[in-house]
Parts: sequence; C-alpha cells; structure tokens
Amino acid sequence: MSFVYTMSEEEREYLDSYDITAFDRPSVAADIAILSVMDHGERNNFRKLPRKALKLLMIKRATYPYKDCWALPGGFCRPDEDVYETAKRELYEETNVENVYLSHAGIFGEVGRDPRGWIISNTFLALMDGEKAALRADTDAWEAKWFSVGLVCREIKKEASGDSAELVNEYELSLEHDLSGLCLSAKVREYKEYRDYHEVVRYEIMESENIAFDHAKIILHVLLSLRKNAETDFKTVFDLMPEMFTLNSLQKAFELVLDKELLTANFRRKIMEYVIETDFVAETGGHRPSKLFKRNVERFYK
Amino acid sequence: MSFVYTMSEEEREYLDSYDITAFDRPSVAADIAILSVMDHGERNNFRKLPRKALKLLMIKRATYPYKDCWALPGGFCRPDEDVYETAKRELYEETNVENVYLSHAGIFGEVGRDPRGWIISNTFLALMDGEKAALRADTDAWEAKWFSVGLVCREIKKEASGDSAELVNEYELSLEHDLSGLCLSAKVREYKEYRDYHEVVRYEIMESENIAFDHAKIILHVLLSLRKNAETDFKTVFDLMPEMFTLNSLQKAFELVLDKELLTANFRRKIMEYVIETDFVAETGGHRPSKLFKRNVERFYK
DNA sequence: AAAATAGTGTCTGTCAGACAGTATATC
DNA sequence: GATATACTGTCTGACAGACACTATTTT
Repeated sequence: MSFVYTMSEEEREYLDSYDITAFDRPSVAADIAILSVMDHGERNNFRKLPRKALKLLMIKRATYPYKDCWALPGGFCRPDEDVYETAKRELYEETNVENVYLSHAGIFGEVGRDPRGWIISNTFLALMDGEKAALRADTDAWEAKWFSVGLVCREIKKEASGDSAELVNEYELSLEHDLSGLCLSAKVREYKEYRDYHEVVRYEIMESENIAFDHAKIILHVLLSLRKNAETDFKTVFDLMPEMFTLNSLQKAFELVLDKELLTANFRRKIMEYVIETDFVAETGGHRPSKLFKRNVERFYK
Repeated sequence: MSFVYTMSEEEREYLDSYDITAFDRPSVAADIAILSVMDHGERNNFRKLPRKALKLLMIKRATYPYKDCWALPGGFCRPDEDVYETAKRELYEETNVENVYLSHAGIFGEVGRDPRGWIISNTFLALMDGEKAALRADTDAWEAKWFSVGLVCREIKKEASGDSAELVNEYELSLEHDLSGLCLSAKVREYKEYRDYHEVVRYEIMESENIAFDHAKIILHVLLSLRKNAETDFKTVFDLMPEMFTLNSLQKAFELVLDKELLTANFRRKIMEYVIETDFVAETGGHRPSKLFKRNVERFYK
C-alpha cells in the first residue's frame, strides 16, 4: 500500500493497548495444485506422437497426520509474507521453478478438516510447462511425484421443478504415477441446490485412497474452476506451454484442460491470431514435421 | 467431511504432543461486499421510471483504526466456524437478510494492511435484491448506509512489444449516499505485466477518501470480478432480482453490472428462455404497464 | 507405397448487433 | 394527442461445428 496513513496521538494509544492475541487465531496454510502437461505412457510406435497427460504434483507425507499418504505441496504462512508469497515460496521449494502462472483458487476452512487443529487452507493453482517441470525429475529419493490426472463425472440426481432444483454429481478422481504404477483415487460428490432463488454448492468426500486431508475435494475444485475459466478465457491454457510449441501440442493442452476433443481445423482458425509462426520445426518421427509457433503477446492485450 | 479417518496409537501420541501455538498465527477476517440494485435519485417526472443504481453497503467505523471512515461489513472468524459461515453470520447481522448469493472473492493479506497487526482478509461478494435489502432502511441512527457505486477507468499506459507487455489502468471509485450527499472516493491503479510468458496483476491505492484500510482495492477487485463473471455466466445477475421483475428492470441490472448499455430487442431475445411470464403487471406510471416475469429455474439447469 | 501427422477450404446453421417499427398505458 | 415505456420483426455479418480434402515427411 503506497498511500500514507497518518495517526493521531489518541489512535496511537488505542493501537498500543490493542491485544490481537486476545482472540483465538487459526493457522493459515497455502496449498498449491501444480499442473502441467507432459508425455505419458510408452511410445510403442516410432511414428506416433507421444500421448500427453495433465499431471499434478503430489508429495508423500513423512509425518503424521496422514503419514505416507499423498498431499498437495504447501506450507504455513509466515507473518512477514502475503499468502500469495507463501504460495510462490512453496512452489519454488518444491519445483525449483519460478515465474509461472499462480492464482488463488479458493479457501477451505471447514471445522475439523485437519486433526492438528484450526488450520485454514488457501488453495492456489499453478500452471507450468512440462519441459520446465520435468527438469527436476521424479526419482525415488525425492518424495514428490507427478501424477496423471483422470476425472470422470457421473450424474446421480437431477431434479428441477417449479422454483427449486437439485443436482448431485459424483466425480471419480484418479491420480496415476507413470513409472511406479502407484495410484491414488477418490470419490467426491458435488451437491448443487437451488432454493430461495439462489444456488448453494457443496462438496463431500465419499472415498479417499491415499490422499491426505480434504485434498481430494480441493483438487476437484481446482480442476473444475480451471476448466470453467478456460472455456471463456483461453489465455490461461497458454501458461501450460513452453516458449515454442506446435499447434498440435497446444490443441492437446486445450483438450486436456477442457476435457473434450476439438476439431483441428476449427481450433486452428480460432487460435491463429494468438500465435506467431516461427522458422523452427519440430521433427518428431516418421511423418511430416510440424511448424513451431510462439505466443502473439500483442493480441493477448488487444 | 463424512468419510472416517482412523488413527493409530502412534499417530494419536504424535498429535497429542503437537503444539499448534508454537508458530505465529494471523487473525482471519471475512469482509463482505454486499451489492444490490435500488432506485436512486429524485423522481422528477411522474411518467419516467425511477433511475436505478448499483449500491454497496458500507459501515462507519466507531473505533480505531480508521475511526469515522467507512469500511466493508465484516468480522473475525471464530474457531467453531468455516470462513464461509463467518461471512454468512456477518451478512445476517448487518442486513437481517438470509439466503442470498454469497461467494468467496479473494484474499488480501499484504504485510502492513492493518495497523492492528497480522490480519488476513477474506473477501466475499453478496448479491441481494433491492426490495429485501431496503427493508432495513438506512437511518441516521444506524451506522450502515447504501452507497451508489460509480467506477470510471482511465488508461495510463499500454505497451506490448515482442514477448512482454505492460498495462496500467487507473480506476476512480466513487461511493455516493443518496440522502446525505456523503461521498467516499478512491483512486486505484491496476498494473498488468506480461513477462516470461505469464501475467502478473497488482493493485495499488493512490488515494482513498474516507474508505478504511485497503478496502478501496478490495471493492475494485470485487466489482471487476463480478463484471467479468457476468459476461459469460448470466445466472449471477438474477441474484440481484426479486421473485418477480420486469424485463426492463432485469436489463437495467445487467447494464449496471456489465457497465454497458444493451439493446432491448437483443437482450430480450437472449434472456427469454430463462424467464417465465406471470399474470401480473407492474403499474409504474403514465405509460403502458409492463408484464412481470419470474425465473425459469429448469432452464438454469438444462 | 504405407503410415502417420500437418494443414486447408468450404458449407451450414445459429446468434449477436443494429435498427426500424408497432402497441398501449396515463395525463 | 403528447409522452413515455413496452414489445416485435427482420436484415446482416461473424463465427462455431462439421467434414472432406490436400500436403509432406519417414520407413
């Protein structure tokens, strides 16, 4: 804050006698869902391009509670930093990567969500390109791993009558680690109720296999918000791409985030004004090589 | 959380010896921007419809810091409640209104934002219909008042070259109280920088007249997010409407939120499937009365 | 030639923007 | 009849979805 706030003598006295510790206070944490698009699975055919997957970074907990379960990277907020800075710091500590997309994506403070006590979790979403992210490869020594994200939605209930409506969806979240075959999973229900002319949304964890705390709920929430955001603002998806990329890999990133297939011709027509062709090509195998493109920053801010 | 988490003996011991108070903790507050659409100004011509304005509820501070300045309603989070519940409780205490649109709209925890110490503010956005909101009218006795919201944007800088871009906008926020003529105002700059292929947005308060803390920044942020959200998801704007409304008043609500004029014929065509005609009419003056409509809830959840 | 990806051209229906026009109340 | 709001019809251009088509590389 840059503007100057001048204090009276009286106010100075009031503040000096103000005891902020008189009230109960929570611990505040920043948890980060770090997403990236990476190659996934075996490349069994030399001609075929590698399959791509949306990947999430999870960390194995070394201590109680939820010892040996996997959790989102995160940590507690310190008095000398903004929550945003906490997230940035944790992100760097876990990935050695700086300058990536980072946005606040919600707050989770339900009573009893952490057995250690009153802990409020600020959730952040970070997006980074797979090349940068892969530099700190996941080895057995390092307790952080990239998991392929799978999300399936099943409709449980859908009722709309007169002035009220109720929708229940069950999401099956599965997180798979490529090399070890390790698999984390969860079922989370989404309850949408429309009553008194207002919508109330609530999530409930039904099952949670090896995922710590309420992080399955948090991951679901982040994935759904990202998807919704990307529908209208496609600048976001570019944050998953390296400096130069093929139009095919950009399309794959969109498809993974939006969770639907796109028609190539239409996608290219729409995206064309946001990219600039470079003189480079990607030589990827037994077929015609594709041109590399970069962002057209000026169009982003037309 | 409904699933059961079973603890080992070892874990129980760990948790019993865990001292959460060993670390510094912040106070966590929920501040709410409560918006509503109400009639505004004198009705000088009996034929003309009342002018409408977007109104924000502000509270005059009785104590230091920022004594006699105006602030967003809010309060501290208690250990037995979710931050969301804090917001709902505060909302009810200030307005006597329940069951309205309420959503988390950001977190403000900059170091030094509150002279009392380390206080993190969770910002919520609440929307309610003007009829409900006006029930607790603003009297002189009550220190809460509805202010008409004015927001003007001026472009300070716009540079995009090669791989980086910089945009600076200055927003002039003015809050006017109809009866007393009381006026609060602020100038807040928005810095958008695009570097290393990622966007960073930052707000800075340049002036703040009678608005407490960093609330001018918070209000700006809430208004801009609401506007952006309403562009694509127009369910939100309906939360500003009573059970029955004229299409004209709905259009005015959209225009106030989106801050742009809409063409009536096009607006009606677009909105028609989301409303149902009722048998009632609004008799408003020396001209053809308009039909009253209600929400078509089933279409909201098609 | 076969296989695979790269990339283009065009038809079609929908929909938003613009605007002119008609309808119906009260004073 | 004047005034003000209520409400409708239709032209236009842009654009998204669908899909058939051509191009280019390696094995």
